[in-house]
Amino acid sequence: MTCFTLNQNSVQHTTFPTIRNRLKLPRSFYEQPTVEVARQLVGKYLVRKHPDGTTVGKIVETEAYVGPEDRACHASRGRTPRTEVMFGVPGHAYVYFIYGFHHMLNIVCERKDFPAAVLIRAVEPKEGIPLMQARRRTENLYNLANGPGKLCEAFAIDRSLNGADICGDVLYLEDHDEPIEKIATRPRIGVDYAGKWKHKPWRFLIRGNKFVSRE
DNA sequence: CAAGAGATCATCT
DNA sequence: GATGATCTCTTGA
Repeated sequence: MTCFTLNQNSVQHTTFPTIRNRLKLPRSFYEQPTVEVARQLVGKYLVRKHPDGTTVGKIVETEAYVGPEDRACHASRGRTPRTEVMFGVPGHAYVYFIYGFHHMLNIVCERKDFPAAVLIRAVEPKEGIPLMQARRRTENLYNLANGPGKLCEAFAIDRSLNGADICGDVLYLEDHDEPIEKIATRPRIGVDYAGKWKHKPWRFLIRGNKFVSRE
């Protein structure tokens, strides 16, 4: 009589890779409180379609900028042509140019007429890495998108995308149905001028991840 | 490796 | 006219 046994090795060899759903985040996702969106965006995927190719990265670091009271939020200095997008419908991109060099990518959140957005600070490159390397003029995977200016360069994001629908087909976010990661909170970076608001723990990152801008 | 300077321009005063 | 949700390179320990 033949006896079939199942040991650990045979189990490994017959296990299929997990198939995970890829769900484009709907507008309702961005209609939550901004701090909540910032926390939940960590671990989601940023997808950028471009004539030169598609780039994809897993978000590993975000920051929340919340409303007219938040002195670190651009909109705390009023409704101007620049901040207009933040007052608009959630789920749109707020892209601005700063320091004469860099673009920053934000997602408008919460509700119309309440100016708030989440800054995408760093992603872990997943697809289109050669394209990112060419745009960034470096091979180093850890230096492609570990900062808000760097990721905009790697993903070819500039002011032409300001106001773009983040629920469209050019620039959007996906949930890949992966296990939840350990998220840490930190004060936001570069907002020392913001008084008591600079202490808010509104930066979110994957603890120990090597693609964050800093721990 | 920490600290500092320089790059450079849209935006608001 | 000043400044900024940054990055890179240089300097010096």
